[in-house]
Amino acid sequence: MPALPPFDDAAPDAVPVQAAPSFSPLYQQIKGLILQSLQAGEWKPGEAIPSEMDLASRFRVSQGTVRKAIDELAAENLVVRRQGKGTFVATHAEQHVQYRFLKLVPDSGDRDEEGPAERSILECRRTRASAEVARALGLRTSDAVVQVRRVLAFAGVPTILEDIWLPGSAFKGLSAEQMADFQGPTYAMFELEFGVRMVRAEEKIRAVAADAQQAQLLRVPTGSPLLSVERIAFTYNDVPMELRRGLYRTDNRHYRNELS
Amino acid sequence: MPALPPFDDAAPDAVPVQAAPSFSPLYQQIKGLILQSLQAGEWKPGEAIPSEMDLASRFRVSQGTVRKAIDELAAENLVVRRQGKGTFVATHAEQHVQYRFLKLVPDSGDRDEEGPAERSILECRRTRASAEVARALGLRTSDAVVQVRRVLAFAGVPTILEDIWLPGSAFKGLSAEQMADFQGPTYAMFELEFGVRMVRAEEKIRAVAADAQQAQLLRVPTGSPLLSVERIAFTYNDVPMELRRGLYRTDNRHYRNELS
DNA sequence: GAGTGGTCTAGACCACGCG
DNA sequence: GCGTGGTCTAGACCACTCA
Repeated sequence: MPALPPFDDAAPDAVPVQAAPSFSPLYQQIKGLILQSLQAGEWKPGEAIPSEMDLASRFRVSQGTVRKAIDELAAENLVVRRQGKGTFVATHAEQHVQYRFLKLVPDSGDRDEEGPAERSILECRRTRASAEVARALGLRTSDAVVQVRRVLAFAGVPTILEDIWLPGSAFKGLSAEQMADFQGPTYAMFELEFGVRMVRAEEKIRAVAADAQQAQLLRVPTGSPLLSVERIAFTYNDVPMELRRGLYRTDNRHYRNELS
Repeated sequence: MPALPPFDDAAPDAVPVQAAPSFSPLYQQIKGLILQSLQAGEWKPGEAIPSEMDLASRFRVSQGTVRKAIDELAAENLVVRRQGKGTFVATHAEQHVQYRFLKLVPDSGDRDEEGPAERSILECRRTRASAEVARALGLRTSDAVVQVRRVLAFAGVPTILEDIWLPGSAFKGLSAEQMADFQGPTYAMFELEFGVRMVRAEEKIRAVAADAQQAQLLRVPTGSPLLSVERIAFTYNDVPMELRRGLYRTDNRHYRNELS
């Protein structure tokens, strides 16, 4: 049968398992190829990707091999399977878990049925990357960045004060109006307006004391303990695309984490 | 062939896919059976479980079905696969990732090569569960519990102040000496001495201000911001077996989390 | 009823660890 | 060289969705 042994790079004539220089299992190579298509935007967020059988014949491998590749993509939340319907490119919009990356929940009642957060954009301007921001985003110092400062409130209570830094090259034209008016998660807006899809993030969490300005914006006494959450969010290929520093009030909410 | 269709509960005579009252895929039933054996202590932490072929013939299913069951157990960290050697019951000891559940890392240098934490046991006594502790541990108010208070220091710097509550029934005879002298993670000691294996945990994280006593124990000024980490750890079947309240200094360390 | 993902099998071969 | 987990295939059937 035409199926390639895992080492074979030079497929005879069909769509080859190409450009896989180093050894890896076939399904990993297939996964890489699907990843390339995702990254290239061949299928948009929310759309279905080709069926397993389609991909199997496209890549000249068995369905089981494609399945294992997709299994891993699904485990990484890059793709969502729906039995009977197909496999879909994951998106921060329409994902029944809104706010996939926000782990701050009300103390009573895990679900957020209190409606979406109210956003106040305090600042949205183009500036130059500090050394620290440049390092986090993989830029050069004084490269262009967009900086946003905002407050999120729940039921009228200001709860989160955030500073966001984005690479200027990828977010040309981002405006305060866009940040304020878009319905749904900010990351969904980034997908729709800028084609930037956040796929993974790392957070560093600390306890800090509110300074005078922070305290005023969050309407707490100066010196109140706040949760400091520094997040770097990545697109495909572990390319950092956002640095975010959040200060969370945790008097009526907590950061919820699962360990296993 | 003898393989059972997924609905068939009444295996003819071999080791049956028994006691699987409601419908579920075969591999889920197999997973459940393996889980029962793990829970019953049929194989001890660190030991190898039977090979996939063994289990396949024991349960009268194909190797692939056993494989999928074990895949899920491995994904849940209940079991560790090692190619060429076998599949082993996960353990908190000898796990190259010491402190699997402790996410506090030094700001510079992710790895803990500073050696293990120095433990000071401040208190270790049997007492009665408060309403709150009882609720967290699924006990009745005033059931027996063991309470431990300790400080963990790194390189001489007191960093973590913890209160731990354990069900008295499962931890009879736990002593301050045991808590202090055991080499390795506390959870490894729980495995060895009490046969209790923590498998999963949930944490609620807040920023709080140190009160006078806490400040003294951690050698920080009163009112300093500290990270409050409340953890409930579970054994098999989501049975809660530990409540732990930690206060972390985050002046030179941070709580590291990965989102995806 | 056609199409999709989900389960299950049986058999082949590969990579690894160890005696 | 044997036994283990890891990969890959081919084909069958099941469960779900939707026209």
